[in-house]
Amino acid sequence: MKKTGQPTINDVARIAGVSKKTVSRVINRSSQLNGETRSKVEEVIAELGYVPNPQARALALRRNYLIGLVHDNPNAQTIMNVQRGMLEALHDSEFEMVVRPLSRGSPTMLDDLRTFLERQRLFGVFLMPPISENDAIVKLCVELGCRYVRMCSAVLDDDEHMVASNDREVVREATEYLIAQGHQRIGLVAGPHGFRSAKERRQGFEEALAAAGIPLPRSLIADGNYTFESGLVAAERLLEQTPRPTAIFSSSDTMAAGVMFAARQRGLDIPRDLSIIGFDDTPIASQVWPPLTTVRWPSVSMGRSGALKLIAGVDGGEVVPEPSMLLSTLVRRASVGPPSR
Amino acid sequence: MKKTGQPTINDVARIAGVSKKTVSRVINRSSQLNGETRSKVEEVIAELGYVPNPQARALALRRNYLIGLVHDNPNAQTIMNVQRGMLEALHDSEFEMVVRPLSRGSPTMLDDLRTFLERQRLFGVFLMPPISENDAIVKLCVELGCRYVRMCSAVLDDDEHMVASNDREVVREATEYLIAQGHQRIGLVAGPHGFRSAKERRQGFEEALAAAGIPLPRSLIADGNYTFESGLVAAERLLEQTPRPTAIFSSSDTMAAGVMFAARQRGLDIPRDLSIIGFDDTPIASQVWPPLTTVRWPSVSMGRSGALKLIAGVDGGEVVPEPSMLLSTLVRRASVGPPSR
DNA sequence: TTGTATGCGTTATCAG
DNA sequence: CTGATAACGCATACAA
Repeated sequence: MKKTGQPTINDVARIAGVSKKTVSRVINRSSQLNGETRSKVEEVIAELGYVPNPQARALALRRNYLIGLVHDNPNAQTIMNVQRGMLEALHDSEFEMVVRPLSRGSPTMLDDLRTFLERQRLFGVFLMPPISENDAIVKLCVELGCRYVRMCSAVLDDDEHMVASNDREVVREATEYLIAQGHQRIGLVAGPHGFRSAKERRQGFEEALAAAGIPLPRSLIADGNYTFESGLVAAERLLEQTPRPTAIFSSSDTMAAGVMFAARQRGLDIPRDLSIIGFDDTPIASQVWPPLTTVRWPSVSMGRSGALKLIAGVDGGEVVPEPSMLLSTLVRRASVGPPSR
Repeated sequence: MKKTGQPTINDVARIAGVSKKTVSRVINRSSQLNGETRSKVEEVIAELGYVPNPQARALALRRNYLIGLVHDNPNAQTIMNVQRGMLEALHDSEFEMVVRPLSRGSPTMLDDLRTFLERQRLFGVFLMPPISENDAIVKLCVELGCRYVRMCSAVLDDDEHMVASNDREVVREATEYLIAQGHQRIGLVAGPHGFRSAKERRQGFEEALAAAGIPLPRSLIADGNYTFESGLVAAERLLEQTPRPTAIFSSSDTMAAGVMFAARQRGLDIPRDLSIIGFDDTPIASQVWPPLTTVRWPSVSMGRSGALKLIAGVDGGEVVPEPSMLLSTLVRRASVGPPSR
């Protein structure tokens, strides 16, 4: 007698006239099965609308059908994008997504994650930067037998464990665009220390200037931490110099918004007095005035691709390899123009 | 012999020299327990670092220690805020958060949710608007024995099942502020039909104008759907009129950004030519130029409070009642001034 | 107050 | 290829 509305594997077995194990084999696509038996069972399964109980499965397999999104990311919009991509990928699967914020400042971070992974027995985790750059965390995943995919701004792992973007190249391209417009004094608002993305973007910036033979005094580089306020402060430092930079590349859109804010406060017109390029293409980029020229970072695709990597080959289905390198592109809007001086 | 590193209830029972059931009673804070036995067991539990296995528990209880965040919300930032609040509340608990987007347009929405709830056996769900306003969904939760809390812009349920904000009142206050500045032609960018928030905010707006004896021609109300583009289009409709409105209340910040954009395109200065008030206090509000006067919607607190309601009294702990009504407040920044004409 | 037997729905083992 | 039986780890009746 069933108490819940759900049919169980026993119901299927009974009605199909086979054992539980046989039903289990059908579900898990065991290769050693009589075709006739299989189709009979499949028929009953379809008829009953039977679906295996995730809780029981989790207990028996010691592994949950849950994909974790682990992050300690300053950018809410990026988290949402990744989340959306992952959810798209997981939508037609038997997996659910659980979100787990971590604070990389905390000394208990690693223990927190260990406890989480050990207890929840996650099937896999998607690691967002900068956590994805932490080798101790990756090691922990390996130790606990938890699949993982790292989201990163450079090649940090093999294809199976990574979705990366070409930050350095695209920033070089963006900077070249600025140079092509005639800019010679170009400032950089860099990302926070310890973030690989910050490093890559900075290197792309430096490479472009070096290739064009444009000097880059230390005074034209201001540190930020991807927040609006940090962009504002950095821009103030950059803009109080004489001569002023005629263009600024900001390593994130949010900071670029801060740069625009600072420029306005000084009565500077964009792009006449100052050209600006950001990075991310978050909604704010197209919603500020003037619309911000920026780099479109494929965060949604990275989430989707990463989640697909995580669950690849679970259902015995064939594994279609997901791309490990997603390309960013320069989006030209209105915040860049030739220098007026 | 243990295969995994985790100690089980059997280990605790064996070492403490009691039965599994006794350990189970200690864990679940059964009142009928010898104090001595209890402390002995608790000692062993602490020593072993034992924590009950969620998967086994889920199977036995037919209920998972998972809290769902169910949404179909156009505003990514609000989702993040709610998520953050919920995560804060769940942080010290044994619950995890799983995110589940739904598309209210889809005919299978209800079935999707049913399947999700039946299969995952969620402990409870937090329903974001506009899904939270759907009675069929609430009914489904009740039917499936899944706790729920609705996030809403008006009193839609009893305290136990709701976290609400006082949208109407605060919008009335915001509009009065506009009136106090001397504005007489005030436009409204309304939210989408079918959203209770849109209705409440509109009513607050209308009440303030009516109380001040200011007429509100239909032409001063433009429909939006909470997106930037819709705000832009709505503002164009409003601003092409003669005489132009000298102020606009926008039912969301994102739309307000669209209004600002439209104003700029027409060469209008804010707030000299046009005053604007938004709603939400999303990051963009303080990052645009000029900073947007807006209503601070306590979305983080609503998420936190809602999650706490959901897990209230689980551990046998005393239930500290969470507030069901969170107040929004007007944040005065630079996008409002007296009319220049 | 405590213990024993049994169920929860699956998968794994090892026979047949 | 298939099936009986034993895990998986915890909770609930029902005894003691």
